[in-house]
Amino acid sequence: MADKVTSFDVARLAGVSQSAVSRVFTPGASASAATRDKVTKAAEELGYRPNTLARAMITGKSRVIGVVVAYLENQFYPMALEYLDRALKERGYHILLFMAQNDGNVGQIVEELMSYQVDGIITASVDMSNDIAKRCDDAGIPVVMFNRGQETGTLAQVTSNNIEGGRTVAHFLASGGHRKIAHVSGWQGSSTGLDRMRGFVDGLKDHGVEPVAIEDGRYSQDDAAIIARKLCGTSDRPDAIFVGNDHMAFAVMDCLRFELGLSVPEDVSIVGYDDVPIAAWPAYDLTTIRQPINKMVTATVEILLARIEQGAASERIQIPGPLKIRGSARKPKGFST
Amino acid sequence: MADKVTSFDVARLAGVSQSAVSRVFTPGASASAATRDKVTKAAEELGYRPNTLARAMITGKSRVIGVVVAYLENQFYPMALEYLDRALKERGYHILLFMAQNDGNVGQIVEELMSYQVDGIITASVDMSNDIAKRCDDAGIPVVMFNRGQETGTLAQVTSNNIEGGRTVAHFLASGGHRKIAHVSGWQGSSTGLDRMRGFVDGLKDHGVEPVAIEDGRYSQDDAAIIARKLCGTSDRPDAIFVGNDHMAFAVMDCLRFELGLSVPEDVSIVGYDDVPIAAWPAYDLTTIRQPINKMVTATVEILLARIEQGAASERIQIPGPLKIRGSARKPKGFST
DNA sequence: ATGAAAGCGCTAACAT
DNA sequence: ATGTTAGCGCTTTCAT
Repeated sequence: MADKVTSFDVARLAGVSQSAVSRVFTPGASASAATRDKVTKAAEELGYRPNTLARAMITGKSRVIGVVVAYLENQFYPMALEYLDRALKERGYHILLFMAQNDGNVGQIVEELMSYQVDGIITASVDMSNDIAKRCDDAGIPVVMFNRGQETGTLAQVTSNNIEGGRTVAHFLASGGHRKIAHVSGWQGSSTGLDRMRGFVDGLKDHGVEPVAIEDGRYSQDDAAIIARKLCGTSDRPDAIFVGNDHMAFAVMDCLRFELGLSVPEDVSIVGYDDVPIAAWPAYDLTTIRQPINKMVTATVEILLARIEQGAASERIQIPGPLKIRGSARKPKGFST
Repeated sequence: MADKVTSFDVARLAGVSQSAVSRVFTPGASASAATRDKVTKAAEELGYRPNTLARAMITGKSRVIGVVVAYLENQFYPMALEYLDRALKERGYHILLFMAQNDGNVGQIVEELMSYQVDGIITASVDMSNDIAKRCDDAGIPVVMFNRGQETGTLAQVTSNNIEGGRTVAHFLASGGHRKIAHVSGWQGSSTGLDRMRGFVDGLKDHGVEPVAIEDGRYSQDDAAIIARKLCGTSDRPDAIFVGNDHMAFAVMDCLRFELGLSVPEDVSIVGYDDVPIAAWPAYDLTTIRQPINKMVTATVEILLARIEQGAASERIQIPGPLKIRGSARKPKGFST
């Protein structure tokens, strides 16, 4: 018993034309106070709300943004989603959600994205970001990649400064007197994973230190735990590990503490990347690079809507992420970034 | 550029009528192999995809489900979202996401849900579930409340058996020899919070035990920590605490261990509710009632789509949640539910 | 400022 | 099996 109320019904009741009703409900349109009043009353009485779909068909704007995410178990993603929704809602847009399965059917997602007439797309750290982004971009739908980039190319992207972040961690760890330093990297098929690693290795070099091990944790807790076990299961273990994101860092810490009986940071210092809320929980108290998620989201939305609404060009933005020092890693005396 | 390709363009190129094109892209429609072939080729060539919006306008079905969630920081929600998306996608539906801010503008959300012509709505443990649900239901849009219910009423809802869950915890704790048992409840303005509490108190009564304290944690980590501090800051502390959900339980454990210097479970046993993935992390190793999220989601989608597609009646379902015994609470010898 | 009329891209009778 | 013809509910010229 519902939404069968159309602008015609309202028009009839208000004693005006249907287009008058439309005007009253269209932000920029002109209508006399009298008309406006009659229409508003009639609409109220009938419980009328404009059909967004019909409007979208005509204007060619759905005011819907397709957001593609994967693996919500890593707290970084739900946080991004929450901020994204807030920023988008402020501008009058809504999120149509797409979960990229790991066995990712990129083709299908792209099809669906397009058939729903989304005005734009945000891919959030999805493995196949590049793939999806390129195809949608080719199809003329504005895309921006959130927290993932590509080495070369012109697609819009927003990341933190991963290279600089990795370098900062290196500096911090080396200054703390660590010399046997390992790295459980983020997925080496991703720009983020690669950049953090490169910056880290580079930064270490500045201190004349070479990492004792680098292993690809692929952003998986299971993989990270396995690596931690291997790395620290011998007496020849590293005295510090930089882990490619917080999500893996938690698994690494748990493995060291509860499986290997080691202390963090006394036996091994751990540093992560992201600064998700859990990192601040006392059980982990993780020293980590803070990805300024709020700023990143704001920039993402800004860029995307500029493209959609003003046809602006694709931008590629990097936002610096400061080191958040907590208790999971030995602190250098008088450390400064 | 892009998506300006319509079924007419395809029709022209394929040398058939526009409706022939429509039929080829409509699952149940009839078209000869020849036509189907020509159309498919032409469509391919032009990069045509049907406009879902236009289709939705005619059929009156958008194949979009509005999902209202809040507070993604509690891992239970993102998990629900992930399962929901999977189950819905399987049936050809998509999720339009609505974040309910705490300062919740229920009215606006309802407006938006309706104007987007969603076929149905799922509210996931949102504070104002009842409010939103009732209004949408009144408007004729099928709604099911996920993990939240109402005492009386006919709105569709899916929860775990919270009363039974609370009772199970009581039985477990009492059997473990605990006698000074406290409860940090879920929000007492919610059915889930209330039911778990009631079941718990009831179950304790069976053992002739009365809770030493019951405080409303309102599903907030901050509130829970404050309560834990108050409860366990004295020598007269409880020897066990049942916390209304895992999310709060983590905060309680952290407070006891890192602030108060207590041991869990040696000094105080902790039991939670939900069994989110983090509960299994060694740092917490939380004994908790497992909300069978997968089954709950399946049921939710089932009920909703039955209403949408077959006009079925609203169902109210409760799914039993077993106790998952881990290490955060002393184990009774030979315990059986 | 307002009404009439022409579609947006598609599906669903209705014919053939 | 296929084409023709109405619309779905709305925005947007175009007159008035």
